[in-house]
Amino acid sequence: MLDTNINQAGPDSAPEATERERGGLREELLQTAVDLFAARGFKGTSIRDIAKTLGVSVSVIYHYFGNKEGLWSAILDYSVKGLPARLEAALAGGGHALERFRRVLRAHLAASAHYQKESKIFLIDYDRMSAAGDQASKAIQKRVLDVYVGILEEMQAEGLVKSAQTKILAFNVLGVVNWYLRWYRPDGPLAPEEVYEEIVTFVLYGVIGTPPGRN
Amino acid sequence: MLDTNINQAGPDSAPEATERERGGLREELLQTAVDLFAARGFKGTSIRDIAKTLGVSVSVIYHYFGNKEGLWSAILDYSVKGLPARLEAALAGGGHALERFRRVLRAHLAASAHYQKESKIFLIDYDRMSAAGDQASKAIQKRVLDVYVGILEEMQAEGLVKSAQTKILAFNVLGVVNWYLRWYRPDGPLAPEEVYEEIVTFVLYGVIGTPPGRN
DNA sequence: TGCAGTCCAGAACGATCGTTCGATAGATGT
DNA sequence: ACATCTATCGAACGATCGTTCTGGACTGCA
Repeated sequence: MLDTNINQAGPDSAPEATERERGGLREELLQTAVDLFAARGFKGTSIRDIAKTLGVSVSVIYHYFGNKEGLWSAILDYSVKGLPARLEAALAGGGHALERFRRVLRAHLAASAHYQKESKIFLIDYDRMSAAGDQASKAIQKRVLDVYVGILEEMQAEGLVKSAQTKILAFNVLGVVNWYLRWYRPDGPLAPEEVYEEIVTFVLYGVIGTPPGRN
Repeated sequence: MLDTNINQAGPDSAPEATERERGGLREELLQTAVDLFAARGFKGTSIRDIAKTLGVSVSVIYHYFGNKEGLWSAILDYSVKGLPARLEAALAGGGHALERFRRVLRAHLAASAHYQKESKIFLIDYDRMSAAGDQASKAIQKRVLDVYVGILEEMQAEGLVKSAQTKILAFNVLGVVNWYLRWYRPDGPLAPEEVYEEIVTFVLYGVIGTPPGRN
């Protein structure tokens, strides 16, 4: 057997095309892992499942990511790890409190839609990782919560929010957003913007408790 | 070795106390499994973990539940499988639409608090079970959703709800309730009733979009 | 030409998984 | 007294898990 490493397809395929050149095996691994983790969970997905889906050896995963947790970490790196900064940026811009709250919420919804599977993975498995609980994952959750608690306290100081339990309000907002990425299907009947508007309205009325002004 | 099956504690323990008599091993297994499943997930918990926690052999799990999925099923049997009927009962009572909606929501919150870990297990793993997706679990989710969609459509017909997207509203409600059982800690500073009131208010304002009448 | 570095396959390792099986101690019924 | 049933143990099975290792093909640089 001389050609163990030659692409097995034969004459009709491009003569040289090791996975890497034809699009980056690393990215293919990430995408496949996201799909499988989202469908079966971290523990429910073996690295052999991922490798077999792409028709490659399991070694490539260790080559690119070190181990299985490294793969998980790499997924979070490009997706949810940027969420807190994104929300904090939306918060920092100008405008009155209500306007900024709305902007944060929209940014959150947009990020959840864009990294839907990644966020789902994160939310489902984040408190089951690395035995003692992944520290970084907990920090992400906390920073997101703090953004909401902060803006809600501002709104409360301005009399826009009547409830004193801003933390519970923040949890409720998180519940709506995090549930959204579990039920939303991009091929549904409504345009993404319509869904956003519906959710933003629900949350705004929920926290404010009275119809917001025309803007 | 003559005494392999005698309780190993010796003279200071009650002379006969096979686990079953001293409280029902079956119930102890269920409780232990709930704790571990909630903490590490279904796939992340081995039957040896469960057996070892109680200091018994793995065979007892097969004796009482047939296999690992039977254990999962038994947990759902006494907890979340009764949820749809409970909500439908709350819905069926008298009163106007808003009153019934509030009653359903309260029943849902109470059930989620009472079977907190069981509900958490159900929500996290329900779409990863038995390869093709557990049919019964999906049916539970659907019946709960239908209760909310139904009452919301009633409220919409009465002009209480302005949005036409009752399904999205229902999802939002489910998001709040299902997130509640992830963050709520019974030993927190607030009494359960205060938390309920806070959440009910948030949801009501969210779906109605205007301050509800005094009752 | 040689040599180091990168990329990948395939076999193998020990651990752990869900599950099965025979044995046994005690309770129950005849 | 004997047979049956229930509850439990401990050992074992094959499968699968995450991970490691060896080696080969290729690239880039001296």
